[in-house]
Amino acid sequence: MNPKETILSTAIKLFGEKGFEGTSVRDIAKAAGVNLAMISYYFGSKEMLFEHVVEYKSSSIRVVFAELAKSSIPQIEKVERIIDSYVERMFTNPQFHHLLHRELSLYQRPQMHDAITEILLRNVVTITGIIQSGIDSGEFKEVDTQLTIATLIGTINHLLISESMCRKLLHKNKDFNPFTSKKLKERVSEHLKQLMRSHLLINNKS
Amino acid sequence: MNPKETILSTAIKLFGEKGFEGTSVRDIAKAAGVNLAMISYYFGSKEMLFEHVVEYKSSSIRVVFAELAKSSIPQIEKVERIIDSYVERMFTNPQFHHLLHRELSLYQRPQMHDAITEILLRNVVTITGIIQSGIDSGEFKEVDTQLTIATLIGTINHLLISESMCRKLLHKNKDFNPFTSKKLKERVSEHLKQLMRSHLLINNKS
DNA sequence: ATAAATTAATTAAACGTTTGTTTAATTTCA
DNA sequence: TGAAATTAAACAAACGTTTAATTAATTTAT
Repeated sequence: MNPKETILSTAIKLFGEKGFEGTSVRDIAKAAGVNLAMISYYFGSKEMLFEHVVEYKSSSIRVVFAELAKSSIPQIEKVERIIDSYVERMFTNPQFHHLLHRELSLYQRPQMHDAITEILLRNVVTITGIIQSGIDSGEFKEVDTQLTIATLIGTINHLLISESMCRKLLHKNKDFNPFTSKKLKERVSEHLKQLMRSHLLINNKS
Repeated sequence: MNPKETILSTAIKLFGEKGFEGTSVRDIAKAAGVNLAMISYYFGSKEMLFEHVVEYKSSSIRVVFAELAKSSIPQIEKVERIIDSYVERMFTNPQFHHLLHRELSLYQRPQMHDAITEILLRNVVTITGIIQSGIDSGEFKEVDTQLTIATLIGTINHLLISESMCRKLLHKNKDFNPFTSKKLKERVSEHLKQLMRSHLLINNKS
């Protein structure tokens, strides 16, 4: 791996763990095993490195649901596939999601804030359309579409905020790593699907 | 208000807005209109001031559900009252919740991390008991209790992460302040109650 | 093909600020 | 008069960034 990539992946890790202000460029240089000046040389500044990190990572985890929305399967199945996709993506990149949500809650760097909002709300229009179609066709109840999306993302997010809090919430011991547990991923998917079936479907037998 | 209290309330505001590392003691002193040295004089250090902030605020927003749990009303009504209480509390102190969740996602100060985990999970045992009672008595379906709690808290939390993101999610303009909107509070309460009735109740007619 | 010239990559050191904290002197108030 | 409160100034350490010098790689010219 070339030094530029090493810096980038080290920065993702450290910004995710310690936050932007909590991570110094010297921390990054040391952990990446490169000279301090290489960061300015390649990225210009700490803030521009941060922007590169967000841009790089967000494009790598991009998922598009446009095709799914157009397909002719029942809307509830579309919702279930979106749940699987979100759970998979967020559990695979917990540190990056820490970074995104922390930056959102700060509002220290307005343009970064807007960029992150865009990343997180990328698929909201599509999902809104799916739920609305379900309502219009009589498949779904007349729920609060926007808050339903908040429930989907918020549930997953809350479990990812902190390893130790997740462990305590689930009454697990220290051997249990929530972020790599395949069982937990499946459990969250199953919970959300069941929740959404009860919440959305008119004739639900569960 | 005496200088000690002024420092404390200013610190809550600034730590909430800019984070711990993002706030300097000079920022706090200047905003509070006191001399820089007063912070060390009253609180010892920046970190001890932070601990005071968390301790002070968390005790002031403490709610105990022990009595509610023991009362003889239907379990679903207990759940609904807890929803109202959580929504009210979190929407009234959005900055403090920013602070708590940001600190949780960082794990920079382990003992602070544990203290915050304790604050956030304070009522989890009680709520777990309520849902479990509902399941045992046949009032509730056999849901995933722990993840149901994650859904409750996570939904509210997701809306509080960022003013601007909440506005975009709800398609509101800049005049709309999510954190002070009475309508949004009621809307979130209503959404969560409806969600929980569908999710929990065996014989739900909605 | 090889030597010279040019560009790119990498380094250690230093820059000026800002950081949290402490000092010692002064003011306030009981 | 004496303890508590408040101040301006200074402290060393850490910060992001820049500099100028050196090494490595690539291009050009012969």
